[in-house]
Amino acid sequence: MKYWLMKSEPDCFSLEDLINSPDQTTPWDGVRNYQARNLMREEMKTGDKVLFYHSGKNAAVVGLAEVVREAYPDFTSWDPENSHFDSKSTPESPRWFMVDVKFVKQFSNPIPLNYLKTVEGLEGMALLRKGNRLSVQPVTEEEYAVITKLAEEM
DNA sequence: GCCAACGTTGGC
DNA sequence: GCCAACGTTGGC
Repeated sequence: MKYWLMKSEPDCFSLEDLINSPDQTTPWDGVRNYQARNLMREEMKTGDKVLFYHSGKNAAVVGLAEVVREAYPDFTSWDPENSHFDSKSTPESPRWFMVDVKFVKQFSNPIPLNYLKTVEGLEGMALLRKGNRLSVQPVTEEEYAVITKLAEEM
């Protein structure tokens, strides 16, 4: 069992959008970063736990999700109409992959990024490292435990 | 294979 | 809106 943090711009795809998705499940499409792709393709397994993070204004961990389908080709990558189209990716030779994630929980009080920075035990968290832009990040079991506990207390 | 230029992300 | 950090591209 592994733990992850997945970022999304709420204007693009928010936790509310996930809740309103069919079966409260969505393909995590549009990732066009090799490091993030490799994590999804090689590391993410069904049942892994996901912290759902909103970037931008009011950046915060807003809830929990779960991996329900392991990596498969991101079909938006060969759709010329799609904003994440990549001419080098084809159905025969897909370059980009995605997983499906399912809604688990919405925190009654999101945990803001600037609060996370003050929490003991999260000093080493990838999210808090300066300049980190990775949209799919590994989270340690300890970090996950600290954050989910915080969410219950807030 | 190096590196400058450029584009994007994302916090502030 | 600014800008630091980082990834990608392309000339050499």
